[in-house]
Amino acid sequence: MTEKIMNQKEKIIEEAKTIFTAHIEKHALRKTPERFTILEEIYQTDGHFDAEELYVHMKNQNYRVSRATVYNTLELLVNCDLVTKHAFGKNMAQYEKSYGYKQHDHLICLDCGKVLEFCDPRIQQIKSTMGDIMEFEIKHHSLNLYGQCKKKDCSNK
Amino acid sequence: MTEKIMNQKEKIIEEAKTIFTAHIEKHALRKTPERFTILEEIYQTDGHFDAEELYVHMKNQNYRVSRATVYNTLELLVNCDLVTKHAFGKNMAQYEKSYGYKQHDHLICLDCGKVLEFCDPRIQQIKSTMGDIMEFEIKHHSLNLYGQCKKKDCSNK
DNA sequence: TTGTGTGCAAAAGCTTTGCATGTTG
DNA sequence: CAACATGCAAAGCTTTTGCACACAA
Repeated sequence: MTEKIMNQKEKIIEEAKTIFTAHIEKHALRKTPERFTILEEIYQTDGHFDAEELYVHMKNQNYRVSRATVYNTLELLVNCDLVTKHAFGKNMAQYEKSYGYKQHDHLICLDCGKVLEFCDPRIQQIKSTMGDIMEFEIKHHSLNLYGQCKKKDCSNK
Repeated sequence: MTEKIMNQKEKIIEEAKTIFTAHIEKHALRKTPERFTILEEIYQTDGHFDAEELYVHMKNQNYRVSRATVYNTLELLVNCDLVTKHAFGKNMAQYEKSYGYKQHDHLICLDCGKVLEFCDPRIQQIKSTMGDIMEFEIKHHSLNLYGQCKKKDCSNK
């Protein structure tokens, strides 16, 4: 069972690497070990993270990387849609892997800052309608709902 | 005609001041001239702006204000829903007045960075549905569509 | 008068850049 | 071997904070 999940994750990682390689070749960039290591780190982990967390996480595993390379690589990964960049709060961008993961939006708790995910097909309809009306080719979107959890077990910071 | 528009704008400003005054009194804050001057500046102007633009704009008119007060006051205005805070790009928060102005979302051009506004009632339905399902009391939302203008007059940066 | 709010400048926090070195193609 | 990528640290930018003074209440 766990084995199957691992295999599934490994498979996703391999496919992500293929996509990344294609992007690198298409743009005549270099296949450096750092870039692929960072991609792997991101896809080994679940959930949202920021650049500093990724940097520290890699440092803790004794990888030799710099913040500059982390930021550089994150931008490349965002460009080829392997990673999504969010701005839930005001400062500090948050990222998450996006290949092999269903489309979703976010619900942010105003009390504890927790980020939940949800899906609603109507967002696709809005994108389609607005793209037509405004004569835009919509590439992506960002929908965040902010509110307070009604359950009493919310940490309420 | 212009006169009527001016009167309309003046009326909105007066109402906004009333709301701000109520908020200040409720929270036992002080009615400083700076706070009301900033509110007025914001409501005299249309469109989106960032903190620095507002600061420079006020400096150019020889108002004696500091960045600290601009940020402080913007936060107060966001708290009483007179101003909305956005994060269209990665850095630098953008603001816009929100009283007396219809609810709307944003369409951002990936080529020139222009921000357009649109309305779609389905977003209200999504908020309502998701609030129920996730047991959240949704306070507000942020929906941004990112895309490229199909018209050829787009500045395309 | 009493303490909150302000201006100013310095500090803080996230991200980018410059430079010398290392490595890919 | 030529150009691009990296590591490191310094710089850049937006936002926050500390301090002394000003001024609402």
